[in-house]
Amino acid sequence: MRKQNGKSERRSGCPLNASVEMLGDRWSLLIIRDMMLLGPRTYTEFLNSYERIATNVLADRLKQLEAYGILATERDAKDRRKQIYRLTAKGIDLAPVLTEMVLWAAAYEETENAALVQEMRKDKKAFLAGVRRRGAEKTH
Amino acid sequence: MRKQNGKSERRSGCPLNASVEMLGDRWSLLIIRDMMLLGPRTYTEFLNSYERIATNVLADRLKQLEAYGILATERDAKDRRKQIYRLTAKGIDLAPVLTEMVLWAAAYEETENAALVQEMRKDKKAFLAGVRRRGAEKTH
DNA sequence: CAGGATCCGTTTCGATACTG
DNA sequence: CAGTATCGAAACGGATCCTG
Repeated sequence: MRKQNGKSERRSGCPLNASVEMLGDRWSLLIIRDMMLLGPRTYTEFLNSYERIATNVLADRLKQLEAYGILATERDAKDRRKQIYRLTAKGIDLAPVLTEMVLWAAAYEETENAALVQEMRKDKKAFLAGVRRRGAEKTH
Repeated sequence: MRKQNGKSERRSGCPLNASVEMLGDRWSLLIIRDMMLLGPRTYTEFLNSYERIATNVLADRLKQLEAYGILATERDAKDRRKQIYRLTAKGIDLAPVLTEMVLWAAAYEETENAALVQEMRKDKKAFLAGVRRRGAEKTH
């Protein structure tokens, strides 16, 4: 488990000091993005999504995201061996953050999957609805 | 300097793969937040803002953010020893991302500086204008 | 004194081997 | 399949030193 690093910041009047622990992490963001765009995932699907994530790091981040209440786990009803990771309501509410990140990145950094970006830009609410719908999927 | 880690992700159809390098970093986010809320800053001001940032890490992040075009440096006209770090237009355009982060954090994690959060929630455009105004300040 | 660079002990990461 | 254990490499936090 990662260092929990309780009191890191001196500045007290500023928001975000606590949550930056979770949002300021490369892998956590990618995990959240994948669940938003693709719906509930399994451990192995995450593992195959990123070239350079180690199994222990993935396990650590999933555990941490669950502890934060951003995702929840359940067993696949059909295949009891499989475990499904799914965004909670709290996790789904991160969609606007990810949306703004993607729009910024699209404007300045990259143009990958321009169609999706276009959809997000044109109608943020429709995109958010899509995230909610995928979050509610039984399986994928 | 931090590892630049060229090709980290396998998934090609998803946006955000590149920019997560910059946005998925704890200190970068805090540096950007400080400049948005407080205007242009000096190295020493950043250093005093966070209890646990090391001088080499701060220097590294400032260098990296400058390389990304998110901030720019200039010398203080009055005190030539001082160097001022200021958000560029590209950096200012990150305001929506930070705004959504703060609103999410306020809803679920913390309630620090509720007045500011209230302002952001009520009128995002006014808050963005404030960021722009602070960004244009001559000194602070 | 402001803005770092350098060294050093500790923590985290990435890779891989292994296990319930 | 879903992780845990281990280990070398990289990054980090802290202190100190350097330079204008």
